[in-house]
Order: sequence, then structure tokens, then C-alpha cells
Amino acid sequence: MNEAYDKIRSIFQKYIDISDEEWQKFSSYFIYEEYNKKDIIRDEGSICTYLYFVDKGILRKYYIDDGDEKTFHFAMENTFTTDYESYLHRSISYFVIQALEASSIVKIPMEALEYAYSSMEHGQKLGRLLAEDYLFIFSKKIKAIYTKTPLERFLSFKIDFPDAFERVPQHYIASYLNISSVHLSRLIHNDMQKV
Amino acid sequence: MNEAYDKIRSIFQKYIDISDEEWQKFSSYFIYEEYNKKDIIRDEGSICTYLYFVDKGILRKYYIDDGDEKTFHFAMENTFTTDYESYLHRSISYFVIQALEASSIVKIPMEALEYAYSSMEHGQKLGRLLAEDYLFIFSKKIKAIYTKTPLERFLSFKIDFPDAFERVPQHYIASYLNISSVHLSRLIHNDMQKV
DNA sequence: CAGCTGTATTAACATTTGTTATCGTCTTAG
DNA sequence: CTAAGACGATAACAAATGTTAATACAGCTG
Repeated sequence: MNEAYDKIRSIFQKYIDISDEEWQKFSSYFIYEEYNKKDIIRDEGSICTYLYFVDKGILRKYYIDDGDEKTFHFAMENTFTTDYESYLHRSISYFVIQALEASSIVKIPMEALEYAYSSMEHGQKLGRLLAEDYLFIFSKKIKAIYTKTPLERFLSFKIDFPDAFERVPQHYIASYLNISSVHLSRLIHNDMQKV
Repeated sequence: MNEAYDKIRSIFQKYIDISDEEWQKFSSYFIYEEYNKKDIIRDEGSICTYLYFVDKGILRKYYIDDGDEKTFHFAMENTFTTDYESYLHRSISYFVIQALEASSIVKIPMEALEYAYSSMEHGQKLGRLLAEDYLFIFSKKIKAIYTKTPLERFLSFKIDFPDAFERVPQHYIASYLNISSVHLSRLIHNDMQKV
């Protein structure tokens, strides 16, 4: 638990300076939790009030669209995830976040960020840099959809998430790539050789 | 020109307080320019050093992928556009920004934002909120691609850009929707009635 | 241990979407 | 004013992708 908090501090320190007093107050909001495989960490239909840090395990963020699940993101170890719009605009979130393995999670509540924005010397800068990082993830995803074939997107996925292919059920990856599970299976078995 | 600067100020004032002295210094970096229809405002292959504000006209932001143009965004009047990653990371940009009509543009150079971040009281907050707004645009675009059919995306497009359909060549809209121009034409003439 | 559930593969078929080509109209440059 | 080019509609065809169903296998659970 304390190691997880330290990891978060060192990530944030890459962005801004944080004094010990500021960190003590900021991290006092944190909530450490452990989940089992397949546990739902947050369900749809409410405001997403936490930023989730993955200490151990993998999280899947998905959306239920007309009955079937659309996987938007895999949050690997030492990364963050949340429904950023819901978190920032206090709007209802339709995303579900689920643990795909036994996972250790640090939940950072909105109050912590509010404290950072209002009272930490470089809190606004931290918020800006987090938003910018998030933006780049989204931007990369859009570019991939616009300019790459499903096979190319799959190859990029293996580079971006090197161990996810072994740890994540294949049909979730298909959903992440926005193709059917049958199609992904065909790509892997019929089309990969040609590359 | 001064009306354009005032518009920008009033947009930014919705986010943060800006003193007259701050605004004077900040806006002294601005560059006002006018373009003809089809003019290239910025070409690919260099760092994107400006944030562009559309005072009049429409801009198209696109990417040349394997010979054909992929339209990522239409910047309508009173909105901003740029290659945000390139702008922030000082990386080479492969986006082209073009005027689709005779357009009046305000170019906000990186130096202006640097001044804001370092010297304006709420400059970091402004940066955070701009990044967040940009993020929401991207997020909406991704959700649309994941959960909507091309026809549904077209209908959303007409809501999001009410007058773009009359002002923008249809094949650019098809490209924005990530479908071929032939397919968009089919949707409009064959499938729209069914809705 | 037995049965159940979740998962991946494969085949057959259906649907969606793209490509190419042609034509008519409109716009634009000279 | 006129010729060239840009644009959109349409048809015919091709390719990509989805759907359904059957099967096999692994891992979990009682």
C-alpha cells in the first residue's frame, strides 16, 4: 500500500514539485483496495468520482452498447484510468471498470484533485499535464482508427501493451480494436504470416 | 481584428480571470491573418507552433495517409484548432490546416501560452481547461466511432456542425466520418428515409 | 471426478463498405 | 465566354467485416 502511494508520488513528481506537507494532505484522500478477478470496480450509471491507479493487475474499461460490451481501454500496472469527462464534469458515466486479474488499486477521489487545484502550489499544472497525457492517448487511438487497418491496429496493440495479449481474453482485445472476435481470430491465424 | 481579439478574451474569461495588463501582454503575441478559399494555413512536416482561432470562415484539419486525405476536424467560427500534440511536445506535425472558405484567423503562438503558464495568475488553469475541452472533443469522436454506424455518425455530425453540411464539400464530410464519398452519398439518398 | 462455463477456432453465409468508372452539373480560372 | 476541373449521383463489382453455428478444449466449481 505505501509502496503504491510512493509510486504515484514519483509519477506525479515527474510533472511537478510536491512538498512533503502537500503530499501528506493530498495522499490522505487516497483509498487502497484489492479486487478479485472479474470484480466490477465501478458500475455504470453514476458519476465517476475516482481516478484509479493500477498498482497490480489489469483493469478493463468498457461501455455497454445495445447489449454488447465495447472495450475502450486496458489500464495496465502503474497507469491510471477513469471516465475523465464524468470525473471532471460530474456527469453520469456509462463506463464500467472491471478487474481482469486479482488487482491492487489506489482510488484518488475528486476531493484530492480539488485540494490540489486550490491549495497545492503546482496543482493546476499537474491537472494540465494529466489532461494533456490523457489527450495523447485519445489522439493516438483516433489516428489508429482513421489510418490503420484492423491488422495494423492489432500489431500496434501488441507494441503498446506488450503483455496484454497473454493476460487478456482475446475477445476483449477484438472489442478494443473495434472488430468482432471472429475477425480477430482470422487475422491472427490467416493474415499474420503475410506481414 | 480587435473584435476577434475581444471574442477570444471573452471565451478565455469564461475559464479564468484575466487582468487588463495580463491580457495586453498575452494578446500582443497574437497574429491576425486573412486567407482565401482553399489556402493552406499550415502545411505538414514542421512543428505546429500556433493555436488557430477561427474568427470567420471554416478550417479543415487533415492528414495525408498513403496518398489520400483524412479529415480529422472542421473548425467552425469562434472555435480553436491546432495539432495539440505537436504544439505541446514540439514534435513534427503531419497535419495540414486549410481554409475551406475565405477566412479570418487569429494565430496564437506558443510564446503566448508560455507567457500564460509562467506569468499569468491563472495561466496553468487556463491550460488545464483548454486541454480538458480538447479531450472531450476527442472522447466524443472515439465514442461515436465505437458505438455508432456511419449513418448515425452522419446524423450526429449534422447536429454537431449544423451549417457545415451546406458549407463543406460532401467528400470531406465522408472523410471526417471515416467512410468513402460514395458510401456517404448512398446513405444520404438511400438510407436517410428509413430513419 | 464430472459437468459447466468461458473461450478460441473454423466454416458458411450475409451484410457492409470500398473501388472503379461514367455521367451530368456546377464552379472557376484564364 | 469558354474550357478545365471539381463535385456528387449512380451502377457494377470487389473486398472487408460481421453473424451464426458447430466444435474443441481448458479451467473452474460443486
